[in-house]
Amino acid sequence: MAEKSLKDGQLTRSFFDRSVHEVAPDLIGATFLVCGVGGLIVEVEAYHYTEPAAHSYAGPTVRNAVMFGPPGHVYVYRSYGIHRCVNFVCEAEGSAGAVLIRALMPTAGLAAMRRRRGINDERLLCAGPGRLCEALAITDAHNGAALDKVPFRVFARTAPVKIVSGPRIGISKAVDLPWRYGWAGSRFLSRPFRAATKSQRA
DNA sequence: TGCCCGATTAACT
DNA sequence: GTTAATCGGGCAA
Repeated sequence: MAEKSLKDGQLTRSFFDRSVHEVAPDLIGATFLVCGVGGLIVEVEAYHYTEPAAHSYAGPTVRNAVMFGPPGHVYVYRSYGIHRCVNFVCEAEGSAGAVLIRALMPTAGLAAMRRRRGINDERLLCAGPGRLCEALAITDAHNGAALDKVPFRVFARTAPVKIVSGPRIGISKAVDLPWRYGWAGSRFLSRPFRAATKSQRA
């Protein structure tokens, strides 16, 4: 990871000014905090405007405008009219790429997350994009905010991590692209990755 | 304008 | 295994 993409361990804009395919795996093991509440990123998915599963595929709209803006900002959207999902915008302005944050290992502000989620099970606090946003109190008001400014803090991982990849979840287009990345063996994943040692299905 | 669908989740049978 | 909750975008009319 380039030195200049860090400041006091926090990721700066240049970290996100790269392809989603470089940024996505580099985010596994990074720390994501909102008002000091959050944890280690264990699962993400990459989306790019050249591919039909991305919100930006059909061009800019009011909802996805942030994806077409500068990198290092958050794109928050409403899913199924109910939940919210948070993405980190990547690449050069106008390229409309983003990394969906799908799951965290909770490390900070456990009490606040349990209160917001209404459950005690640590494993389920942030295991899914909608659950994660509820636990971290991410709302539509955060859409377009910069990741290097309050209330956000993102720190680079401090130790090597074993990363696995596979098909993205919950989409019907471009289902074969292996653009989902995860922390191998983590119990905080929204869903397990298929074991690489098992026999592959044709 | 109306209809269908979706980067989801929780509560069902 | 199935389904409801709930709303913006895309497309047909």
